[in-house]
Amino acid sequence: MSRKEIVQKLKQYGVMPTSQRIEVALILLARPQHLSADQIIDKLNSRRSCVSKATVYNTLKLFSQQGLVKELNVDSSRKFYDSTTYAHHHFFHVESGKLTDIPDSQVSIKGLPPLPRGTEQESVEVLIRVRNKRR
Amino acid sequence: MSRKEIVQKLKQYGVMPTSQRIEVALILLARPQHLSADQIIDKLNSRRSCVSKATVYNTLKLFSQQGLVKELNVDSSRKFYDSTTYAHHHFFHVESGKLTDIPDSQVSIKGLPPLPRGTEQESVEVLIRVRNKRR
DNA sequence: ATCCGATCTGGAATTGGTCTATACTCCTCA
DNA sequence: TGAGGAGTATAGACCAATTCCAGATCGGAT
Repeated sequence: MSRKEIVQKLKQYGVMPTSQRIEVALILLARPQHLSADQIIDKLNSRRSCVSKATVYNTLKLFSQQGLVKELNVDSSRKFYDSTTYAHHHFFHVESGKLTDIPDSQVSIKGLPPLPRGTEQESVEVLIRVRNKRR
Repeated sequence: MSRKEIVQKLKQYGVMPTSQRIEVALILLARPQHLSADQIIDKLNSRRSCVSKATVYNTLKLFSQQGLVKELNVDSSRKFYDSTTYAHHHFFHVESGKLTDIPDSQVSIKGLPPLPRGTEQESVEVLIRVRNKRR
């Protein structure tokens, strides 16, 4: 995704495209992936574009509030940010901590009870924990 | 659940029933519920049975490794321990942080792709985030 | 009683994330 | 051209949940 497209996309989601935000977006939106704040900071450093830790956290929070990325709470030790925002599900490899997407398209969930009174649904996520087959 | 039944259950799951572990189990296994380590520590203190923080954490880790309780990673700021261990799902109220069980019995999930090569399934969880209806 | 491995403990350390106060940027208007 | 201001960025202090550590304790076997 080119710098120009990134700027376009930020604006489209109501995010003012500052140079730091563009740097973060260039990394996270490069392709469908799941990154933690920490991994993003590492990648920023390794390409010598220095953005402070606080700004990275602020930016990721802003992006997910604006719906530009999706925040995942899979492993309670840290958050992951998913560049794929349309509904989908995940495999979570518990040993490696790796996430894999499951497209929502064919998945159907039946027999769910009604939502608790007075609430509305925000999201439905299916998480399948997997581990290496042992023999 | 009586002290005797608790001791029985700990043994059954391969956990040596020490007095601290019994204290923790008495609280968590009292009924179907979701408690954080912190909430358990509070309850221990309020009944004047003092168990050190480190022991509570160790005990909860041991219990979930042994399958006596289920660890939930819903809110990435802390873990919850679920006294209900058979397969089931959850509503998570994002504003209050409250969890509600959804029995697995009528829920069916169709159209999931095969597991990643060389892995076996550990669990399938459906998490439905809800918020107060706004008007 | 004595020993030994398992367990417990308080406190220090670690970690992911947030807060705060200051500084910078860039736009606007005179 | 430059003063004012809103919105951002930054370093570093701070915080809460959890883990680590090294010494103290416990409980069963001899």
